Amino acid sequence: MTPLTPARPPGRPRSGINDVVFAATLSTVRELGYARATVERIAAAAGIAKTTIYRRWPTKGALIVDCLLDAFGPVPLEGGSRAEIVSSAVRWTAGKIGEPGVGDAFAGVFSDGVSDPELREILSSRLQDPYRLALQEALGEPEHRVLFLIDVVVGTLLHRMGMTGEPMVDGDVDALVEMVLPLFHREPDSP
Amino acid sequence: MTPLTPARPPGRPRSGINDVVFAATLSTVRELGYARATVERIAAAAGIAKTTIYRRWPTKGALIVDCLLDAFGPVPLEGGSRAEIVSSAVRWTAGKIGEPGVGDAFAGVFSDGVSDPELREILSSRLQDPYRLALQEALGEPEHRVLFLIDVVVGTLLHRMGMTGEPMVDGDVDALVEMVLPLFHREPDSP
DNA sequence: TGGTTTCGGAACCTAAGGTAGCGCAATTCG
DNA sequence: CGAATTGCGCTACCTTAGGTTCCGAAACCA
Repeated sequence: MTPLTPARPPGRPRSGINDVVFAATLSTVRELGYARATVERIAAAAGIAKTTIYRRWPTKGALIVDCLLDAFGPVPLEGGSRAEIVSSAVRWTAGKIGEPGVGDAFAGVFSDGVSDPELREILSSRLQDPYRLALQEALGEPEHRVLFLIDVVVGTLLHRMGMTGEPMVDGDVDALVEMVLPLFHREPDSP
Repeated sequence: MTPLTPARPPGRPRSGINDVVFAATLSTVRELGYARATVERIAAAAGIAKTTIYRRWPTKGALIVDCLLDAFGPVPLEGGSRAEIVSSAVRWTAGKIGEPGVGDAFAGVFSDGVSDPELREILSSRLQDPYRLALQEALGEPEHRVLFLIDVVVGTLLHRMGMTGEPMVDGDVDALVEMVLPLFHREPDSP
């Protein structure tokens, strides 16, 4: 029998530094901004060597995406009605992007992806697709309508963050929720 | 009398290469993407020296912003009703961002601004403010509501462009127009 | 003890934004 | 015409940052 999880691969095991690196990444981005948060500075803040980071993540973009995945976690979709699901998802997104360092890191890695197709693929498949699929499932909506919702919500929040350097205030998040709710007022599967 | 426009300052006059540089910028961005459209390559495509570009624009970001201002031109606001004004402005924005090279350059310079406060100031004051003021005037709306509209429209279009590499298709632009129109259905000055 | 993998560290490569200085060209002013 | 002034092309250079290479040492397994 070949065990599904071999007890442990040979060689020195990896030390549990992912959490330390993620924390160091966010705090460095928060203090210095995305561009000045170099891999070398992040490694120094985490107390490890730069080569150790490149042994685990192929590029800076991949590191940021994993850091964002860790910071976001799963989207809460416990609302009863579709309106409640959309509303809570939008507010959750705004809250996460408003957390210190998260919005900067998100906007920065998104920016890098503009002219880097490989990073764009990582962003799309690892970061956007899981949330898109969860929303499609919860709302019973086709892919292109959920993609449109994500474009509107994330695009608006990142544009505000990018132009002002500050997250969107609660009053405008309320307006954003009210604006997107009519997109999903019609029940898609009702007889 | 001191003439308002002195005939000509002493010294060798600047050659009229701005248009050539703008064209070279857009075509280089279109062919290579934003990050690989280096100032050196843009200068080569324009047939001039890199130092000549830096003699006229202090940074690459300032060059891109001027190039975008040239590409966009004034926003058409001839619509009769507020709904027509908003609708035409949104479609005009989507069309411009969809032009070859323009969307890439816009998304790229916006991305750079995320971690560059000076560039963000240039973007805000030179690119966003003129259009914001024209819209405030045409719609009779306060600053924060027009800023919200710009965040939604530009943010959504850039997010689509950044995630897919392609401009938004007409059907989704229609949905974007329908989504933002209710924001301005109430007349602000009616008795 | 030997095999295997990881870590830290230093040196290095490349690309790109941006600068400095020189010689020359074009134009205005006296 | 000549002098001063300004723009252009060119070369070389500086700095930062992403990413790689290589080596010795550490940690784990058999």
